[in-house]
Amino acid sequence: MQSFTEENYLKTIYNLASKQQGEVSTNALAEMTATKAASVTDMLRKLADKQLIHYKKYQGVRLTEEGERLALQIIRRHRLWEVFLVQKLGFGWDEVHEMAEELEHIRSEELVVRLDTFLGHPQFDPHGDPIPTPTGQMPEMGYRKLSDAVAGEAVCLRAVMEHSTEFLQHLNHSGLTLGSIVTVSEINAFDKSVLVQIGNDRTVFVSHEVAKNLLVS
Amino acid sequence: MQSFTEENYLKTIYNLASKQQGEVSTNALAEMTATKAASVTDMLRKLADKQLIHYKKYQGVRLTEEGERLALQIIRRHRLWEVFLVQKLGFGWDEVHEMAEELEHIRSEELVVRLDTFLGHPQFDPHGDPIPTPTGQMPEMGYRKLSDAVAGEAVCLRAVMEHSTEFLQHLNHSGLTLGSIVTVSEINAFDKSVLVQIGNDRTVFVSHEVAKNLLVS
DNA sequence: ATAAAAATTTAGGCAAGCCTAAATTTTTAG
DNA sequence: CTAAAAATTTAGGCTTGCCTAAATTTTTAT
Repeated sequence: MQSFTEENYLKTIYNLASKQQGEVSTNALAEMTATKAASVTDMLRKLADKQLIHYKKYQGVRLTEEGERLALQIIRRHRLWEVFLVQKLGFGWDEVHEMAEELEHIRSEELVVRLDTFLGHPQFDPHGDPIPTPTGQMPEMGYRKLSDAVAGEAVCLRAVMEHSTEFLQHLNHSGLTLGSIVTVSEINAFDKSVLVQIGNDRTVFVSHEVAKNLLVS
Repeated sequence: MQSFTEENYLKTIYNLASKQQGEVSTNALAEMTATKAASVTDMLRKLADKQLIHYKKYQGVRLTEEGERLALQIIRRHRLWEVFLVQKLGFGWDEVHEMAEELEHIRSEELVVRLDTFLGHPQFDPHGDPIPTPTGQMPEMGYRKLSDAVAGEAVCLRAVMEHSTEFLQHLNHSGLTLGSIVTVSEINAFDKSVLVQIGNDRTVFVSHEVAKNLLVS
């Protein structure tokens, strides 16, 4: 059985690894867990002892098969709770991250099974992220970033890669919601910002920084 | 802000105090929290420093007004989650205690408000215990113990004072459910066990140990 | 009333997770 | 290629909440 803290490290390693090539660095983990690098090193030694990560000093870290299984279990719980908070309790998608961070650690296999059934076996969380299967498979969606679309393309907004309240409220404000069809009408050659038309309605400005965090298909 | 552990002590002090006269003892707390008396003493000093309890060495402990307010907040959360687990997820009343022990510590005022609304503002948890109001009042029910009923009396089963899986499964087995009307047909003078008829159906044997933990009106 | 028993507290320690400062290794820039 | 910069690890410490053993206080039984 892992501690609350160990679970958070596993989840964070998975999330960082899925956004990059190769091993996850100590510093990246320190930033994500809001701790210092020295603390991360302590924990990595511990997780390596438990065979949950592959770790060589100074060389970064990668989950073992068992570590990945556990990480996906935690991510599954996190995403199911987010669906609950939004669909059943009526929270906004910008309000649920912190609560789900706590709920994901509730220790009961049966609870997850029943919650999943209660929610109707959802495939995606409110941010468009796929929910890992009970057996620990992460569905591969093959989305692209909006920032990689070319002028004239019409794409469907599928997911967001950033879950902060500020970012999501900014999207609310722009009228960008998951499932909308947006057409890229213009790409600024200098700052790579884009103008997109939402459906047949208004056209909004999207900075490159934001477009990089929007997944489309 | 209190730690997970501090919250558990406050809740436990409240629960013990409500079942007895006067101050709560160190030993009683040690038993309930599954720790040793020395550990309890440490925590009592800490809670006293925070003005959450009245504490004089060797003299037991009692919640301050603020301590009671916090305790009732935690108990409210615990009982609302129990309702959720039973009514929405379909767990048995004998399965939910452990999970609610964890869920009660989720830190979000808004979550409690929305959960309460989602559940339809329930008055009682699955064990028949009243749910404290949002403002921190514990409804006074004035129930008696079944063990205090006299022969011939017909009473309604309202609540259980023991939440262990074993106890509740024993009740399931006996067919004793909350809301049933039971008639005391016989009281054994030697061991104080009682025979009760459930509605107009079967008559079951109830030991004094069990009858002491059943609240009726 | 007092000695034994029970309850409680104090003293000193341990593990988990965090920290800072210093040492080490790796990476980068010139 | 090498020196400086950056990243990482080690060393030593802190806090929380727990423990055991010993000391103290309260309660109980004679």
